[in-house]
Amino acid sequence: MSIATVSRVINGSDRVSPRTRQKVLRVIEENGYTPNAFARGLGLNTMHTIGLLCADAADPYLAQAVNDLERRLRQSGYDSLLCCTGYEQETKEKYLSLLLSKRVDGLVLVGSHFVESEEAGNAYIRRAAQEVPVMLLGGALAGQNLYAVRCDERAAMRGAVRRLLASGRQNVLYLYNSMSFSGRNKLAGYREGYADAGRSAPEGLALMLDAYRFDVAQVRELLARKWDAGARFDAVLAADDRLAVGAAKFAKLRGLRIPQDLSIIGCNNSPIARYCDPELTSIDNRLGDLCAACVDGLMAVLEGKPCPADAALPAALVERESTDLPKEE
Amino acid sequence: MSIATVSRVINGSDRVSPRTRQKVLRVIEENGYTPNAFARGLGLNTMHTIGLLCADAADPYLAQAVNDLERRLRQSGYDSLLCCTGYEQETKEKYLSLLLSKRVDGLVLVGSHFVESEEAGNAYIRRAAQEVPVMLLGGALAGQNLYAVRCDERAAMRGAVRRLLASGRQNVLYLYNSMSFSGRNKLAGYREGYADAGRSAPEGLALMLDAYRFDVAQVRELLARKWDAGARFDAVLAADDRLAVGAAKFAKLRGLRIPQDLSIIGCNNSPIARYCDPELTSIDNRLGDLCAACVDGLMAVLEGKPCPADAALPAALVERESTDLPKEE
DNA sequence: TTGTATGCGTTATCAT
DNA sequence: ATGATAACGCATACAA
Repeated sequence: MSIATVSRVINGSDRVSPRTRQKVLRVIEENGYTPNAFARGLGLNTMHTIGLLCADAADPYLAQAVNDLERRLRQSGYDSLLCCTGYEQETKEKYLSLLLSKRVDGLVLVGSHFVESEEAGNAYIRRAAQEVPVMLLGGALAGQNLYAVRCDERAAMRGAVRRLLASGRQNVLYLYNSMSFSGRNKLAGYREGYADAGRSAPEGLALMLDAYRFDVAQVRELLARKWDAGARFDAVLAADDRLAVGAAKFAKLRGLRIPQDLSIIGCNNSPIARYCDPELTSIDNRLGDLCAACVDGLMAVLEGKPCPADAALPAALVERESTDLPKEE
Repeated sequence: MSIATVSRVINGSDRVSPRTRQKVLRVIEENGYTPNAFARGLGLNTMHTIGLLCADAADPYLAQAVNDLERRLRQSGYDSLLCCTGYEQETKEKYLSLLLSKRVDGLVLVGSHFVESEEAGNAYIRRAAQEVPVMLLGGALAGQNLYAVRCDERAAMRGAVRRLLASGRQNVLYLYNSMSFSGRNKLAGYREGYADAGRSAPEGLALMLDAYRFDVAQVRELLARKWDAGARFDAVLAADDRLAVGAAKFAKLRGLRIPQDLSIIGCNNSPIARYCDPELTSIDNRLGDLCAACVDGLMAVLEGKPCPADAALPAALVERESTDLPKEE
């Protein structure tokens, strides 16, 4: 009963007789032996670990993604090394290298906050992709060993605006708080929706809230200020459900009825949409499907199989009480 | 320039001349050398990793804890291996051993769902504590190498009931969905609050929702059924903010005014309390402080310093629009 | 089928 | 201050 035989038993090699296998198994059981993961990692050059980077794991949307990813990865036999980077570029870069130095087998960048609009800001991601496969969940960046899984939020926003306008709404206010990859796309979609109707987006109705972790009260006040300054809008399209909640709070503050006086559409279809009163219509970016595609893709890459470089899934509009849209053809 | 010297430079040993140090540093820089974390782990028998177990990282409360813990641990030089176990005992046990086999330096059990009421169900935690220090965040279990950091929710619930009764409320309905350590304590606190007023908790007004991941609509319907069956209550105390949101939805459904006809108090003081309309009064269990104490305690244990076995912090009641309580002495 | 011996890349111990 | 060398515990190629 040598060390090699034990190793073979543990790794399920078939080059061991049933009798020896039983004997080894028994001894292992009796002594409660557990193989040393570090030694194993050293020899095999992997500990079956994936690095999960996300700006803020307390954000309800990102948290759901992290939860889903972790479960799927574990089912595929991988551990998840979590790293909450925050929104600062420097920190993101630092922590990315840190995870890399821990010899993870792959990286998932959760959320679109990692892809910058200027190419220079993405150099660190490309550098990482030289060492391990990098999956972008919600962002997109073309490059060797870089894979994107995302939702076509641009088309979703475009369609939402189109439907609001078709239902007779005149002025759709757009509310956002981030110019991440996803943020830029959504804003573009908003403008395209207006273009589809032969109009251009109304001046001054695209409002950016300058904070990642904001308070609903902030949003309410922002809209109230705008309203009191004379701006008029009969619909709010928000890049995030929490922003949409703020819009609902604003409506209540100024005595506007939802959806009669003000239609509201949020984005992410998070549980928050149901907590709000009235319940919010929201764009569902099908996070579960995205996570599944992300993990499947990563596993494919790790096994040397092909994986699409940029998978964009269509979104769906989940209609609730904050809109009254006519059926679409 | 031998391998040993390089190691010394990397680990900042002072037994290396400034000249050699510079030379080594330069070569490292030029070749982009990164020490192999596995080999290091094998030699030092640690990779500075803490296992984070939580039932559901998508739960807003747990997500906030995970986010906070990860950041603090990283600041202390530790990586976080996340594991979302779900609520089933068998899975929790399986994943706990899995993390242990990865040779983590310590474990944090996030949330009170890991401590069972029958002692037998906690054997796996004690077993784990024989290998590495185990911190319980939100639960409590006495034992060697076991440390608890939690909030005195029992006293908080008791105080909340007392204040509701003192304000003239007659029948406080208690809404919960878990008999975890925390759940049991909260329920006991509810009963004690009634006892303080010389009454016993009204029959049939402690309602358990039999689901971890529930829908606000479920809560609304549960209360509506109860109400329609003749049950009367003028206050709802909920073990979770989401349950409280359901109570608010119920009030709207049956035309009850908040707080005049129905006072509502939630628990966890999560962002959800602000999303709700009206904004919810909620018990703040000071999660940030708990996480800080948890990480500080764990670091202390790992450094061989003393750490309290059971730290219970007081909660605070954050009053918002869903209650109208008189000032307390 | 089983055992022996080597390598994985560090850190630490001991010489020099 | 620096270099040589032995662990660390596993997997694996090779020998038997």
